Amino acid sequence: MQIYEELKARGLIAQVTNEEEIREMVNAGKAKFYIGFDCTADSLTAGHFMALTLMKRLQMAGNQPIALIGGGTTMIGDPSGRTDMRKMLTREDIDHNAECFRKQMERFIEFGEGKAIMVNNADWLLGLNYVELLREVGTCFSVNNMLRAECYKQRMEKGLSFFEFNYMIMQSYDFYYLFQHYGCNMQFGGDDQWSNMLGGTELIRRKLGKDAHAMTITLLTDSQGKKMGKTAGNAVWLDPNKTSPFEFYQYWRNVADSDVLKCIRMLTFLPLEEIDKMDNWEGSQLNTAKEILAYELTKLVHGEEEAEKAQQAARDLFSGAGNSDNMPTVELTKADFTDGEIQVLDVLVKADITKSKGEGRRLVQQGGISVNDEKITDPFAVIKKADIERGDVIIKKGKKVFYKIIIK
RNA sequence: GGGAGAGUUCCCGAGCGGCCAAAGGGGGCAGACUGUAAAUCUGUUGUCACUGACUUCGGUGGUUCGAAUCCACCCUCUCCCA
Repeated sequence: MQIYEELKARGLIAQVTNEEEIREMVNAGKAKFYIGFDCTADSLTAGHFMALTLMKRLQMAGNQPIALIGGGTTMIGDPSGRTDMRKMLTREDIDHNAECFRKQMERFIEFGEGKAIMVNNADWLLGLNYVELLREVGTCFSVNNMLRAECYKQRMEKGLSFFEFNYMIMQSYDFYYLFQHYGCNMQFGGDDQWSNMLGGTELIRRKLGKDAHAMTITLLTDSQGKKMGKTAGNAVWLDPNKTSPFEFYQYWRNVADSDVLKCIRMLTFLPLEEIDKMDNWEGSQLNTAKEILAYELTKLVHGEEEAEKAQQAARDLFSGAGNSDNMPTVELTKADFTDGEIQVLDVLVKADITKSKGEGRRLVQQGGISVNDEKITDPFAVIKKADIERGDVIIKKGKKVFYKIIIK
């Protein structure tokens, strides 16, 4: 099976400008494609991860990826599909974030001579002159068309400033620039980027009379249609300091039944034949599939060793075995204790398990907190320092959140 | 530039000068049930020294014994006209 067919079979392809031409190009390893990443945070997220895997798949098939870091476009912020404007970031923040992105990508994609290229659109966008830009590309954009774009729909109700409206032009300019300076002939991106991407192919055609292609990746959504890779509004980060490998593993371990196979197919590098065999798994058998998914993804992002650890920790915890070696830990200092004791509520807050003591108190009252598998009923319960020093004091919140307490 | 309207807790959204830490829904968290799933039911969802106190309703002042609610100015946004 060739790469284009494989991408299709995995359900990764959402929209393409010209299927025949793209298929041919990609299968022949002749595509030089770019994907843009706006650096709105200091770590990539699970959402970006799919784009990275796509780059890798295409690279393995002989195509050349260009990772574009959006140091320039982030100064504006993409309004696509959003109901409100993004927070404006400072130049320093953006540079810092761009650097973080670069490091994370390098772990995953091979850069270097004849391999993937990394560019930053700050290099050409920030020096643009307003009037010159308008004269150069302004005539190629129809406001009428732009306003019709799907990505602004939500904003037509709440309002869209001219500032953000320009994002599409910036992104189009990127493609135009890369086409000329790097011979980039294709752009990939999330399905929400479709209109921005078409802006680029249109610009190239009008200015240069040449064809460039665009292809979007199906957004990974759960069975309720929500974007995956988020928990309670927080992103699942690729940075182990922001989302620990264990949490990362657990996120995927807990996906809904109806989403497991889709995730395996789209995100892992397991051979399709193997995945097809899982297709008729049902009921609790799917738990195995979830374990595979979680393990594979953790391995890709954090390495085999971390994946093993996370898997082991999860198994130990949920099968009831007492091994706590790989469990997330909370460090207390001696100063946290009075008379050799500390209140459970204080531990919860210090460990960030609960946001406030009030929340902790409620949890205790509702029977949601256990220390060493014994349900706490008294909000004023204490833990003895000596017990912690002996090791193996484990606090459990609900069924899935475990922390081992240690003293530094 | 002229006119009309809006800003309430994580989100949407109700809110009579005291009975408002503020209805209802969504989301979150916990309990029951389960398979670390979904669905369902129950509880909970500002902070703390938790029968009490304190801080919250765009901002700053003001009126009042008392303000989310009334007044003034400011900021932001939406709609209509230009």
